[in-house]
Amino acid sequence: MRKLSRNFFNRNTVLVAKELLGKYLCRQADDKVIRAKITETEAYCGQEDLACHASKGLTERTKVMFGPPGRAYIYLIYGMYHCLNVVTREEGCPEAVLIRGCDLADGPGKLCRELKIDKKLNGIDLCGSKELWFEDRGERPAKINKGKRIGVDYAGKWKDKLWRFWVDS
DNA sequence: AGATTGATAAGG
DNA sequence: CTTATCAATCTT
Repeated sequence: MRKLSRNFFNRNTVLVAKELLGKYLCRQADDKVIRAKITETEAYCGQEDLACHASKGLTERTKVMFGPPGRAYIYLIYGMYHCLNVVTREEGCPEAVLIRGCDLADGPGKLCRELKIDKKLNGIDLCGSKELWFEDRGERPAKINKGKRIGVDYAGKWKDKLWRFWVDS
């Protein structure tokens, strides 16, 4: 069992998205620790990627993505669901991996509800927090599937990028 | 297929 | 200030 450190996230975003599969997302809340195995991720790569929120530039909402790697980018979507992302690459390079699903819940909204994740955790350091972190428990997925990202039809030529990854359940 | 829901970014 | 849009989900 090994906690994922900052240098794990300070790398190519698509690579990090793939390697996060099979890792565990750990959440401490209400004196209990929840461990969820990650089964689905998506990569969002910088200002050029029109599907990435950071394509609009540095704003109040996206500034976490411009910060150092290993931090949590959490936001509210459709007024009711939270989505959890991990910032990758060095400071100033706005890229992130969306955690889309785990063994306890499928879908980013349900995942955050299950793990009690909301905007209060936006921007926290996942490498130094006792509330939310990642663990490598030595498990490696046998097979990684890849496909187009979901819900990004507005993103022009970027919508067909094969930047969604998942493992069979 | 339709309803839900509120933060966010952009425009006046 | 107003308005359109949205990395989703549940119900029909």
